[in-house]
Amino acid sequence: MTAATSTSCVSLSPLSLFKCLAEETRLKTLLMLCVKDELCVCDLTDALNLSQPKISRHLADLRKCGLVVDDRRGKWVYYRLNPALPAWAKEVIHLSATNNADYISDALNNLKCDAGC
Amino acid sequence: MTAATSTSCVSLSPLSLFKCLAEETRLKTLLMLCVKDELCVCDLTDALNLSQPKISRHLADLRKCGLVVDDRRGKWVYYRLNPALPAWAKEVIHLSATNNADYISDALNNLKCDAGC
DNA sequence: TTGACATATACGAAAATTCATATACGATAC
DNA sequence: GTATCGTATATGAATTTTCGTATATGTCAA
Repeated sequence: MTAATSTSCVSLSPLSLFKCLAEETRLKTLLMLCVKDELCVCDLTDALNLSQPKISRHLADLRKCGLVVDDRRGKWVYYRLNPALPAWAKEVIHLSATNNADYISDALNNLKCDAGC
Repeated sequence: MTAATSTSCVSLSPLSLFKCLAEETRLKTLLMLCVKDELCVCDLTDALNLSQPKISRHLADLRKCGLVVDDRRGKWVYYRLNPALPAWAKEVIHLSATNNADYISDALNNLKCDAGC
């Protein structure tokens, strides 16, 4: 068991997971976090070219379901996939990201390079 | 490459897949088909205790997205997972079924035993 | 052909989701 | 303190999804 998968303790119904994944902004956000590890709100507004309240609202949805965790550092709030997700949920997200690289490639290209490129 | 995974030729966006999985009736139907291989409409109305038009409407959605295929035999129409689904999509469905057995256990128990129990 | 049965679709109403806009909150700089 | 910047939330409107009901289609048996 690796450190990255050691703390799976969030309860998550399959229906909740898939409802979160069933909207373009949330899906792209999750797939990007799967690739980029950590992104702040302004990274996402740039990458997806969407309004700040729209991004924020969807991030709140993801937070409420336990899919992501936030970390405020100064004025910025950074988001990442919740490491405590059940393994099967992580696998679902990872499979989707790996096998649909073109679905998020434009967004990834729009990231400013200080976002960990 | 096994026979079961040999013909992956359906195009399926991750968003379409997750929209299909984001509703209870469709999700349970897909997870049951992952376990049971083949079920007819009346099996599903019994198992999920839902009206026939409701089941039929959701099956039509799944058909339109290419997630399931139908096979009429006499008066009955049998549904199964589309064997031509991309491998990653099959894995997503399979992972979800395997790791959430309790989510469909009641429905499976409601199946009449001539449905392949 | 008629009737019975299994399944599919049409239609409008109800419910849920999403959105733009305005505004509130939290942190830093001055 | 005040101003500014990054982020969060509230509100009501617009859109999308879901549903119950009625009805249509397809198959078989008599």
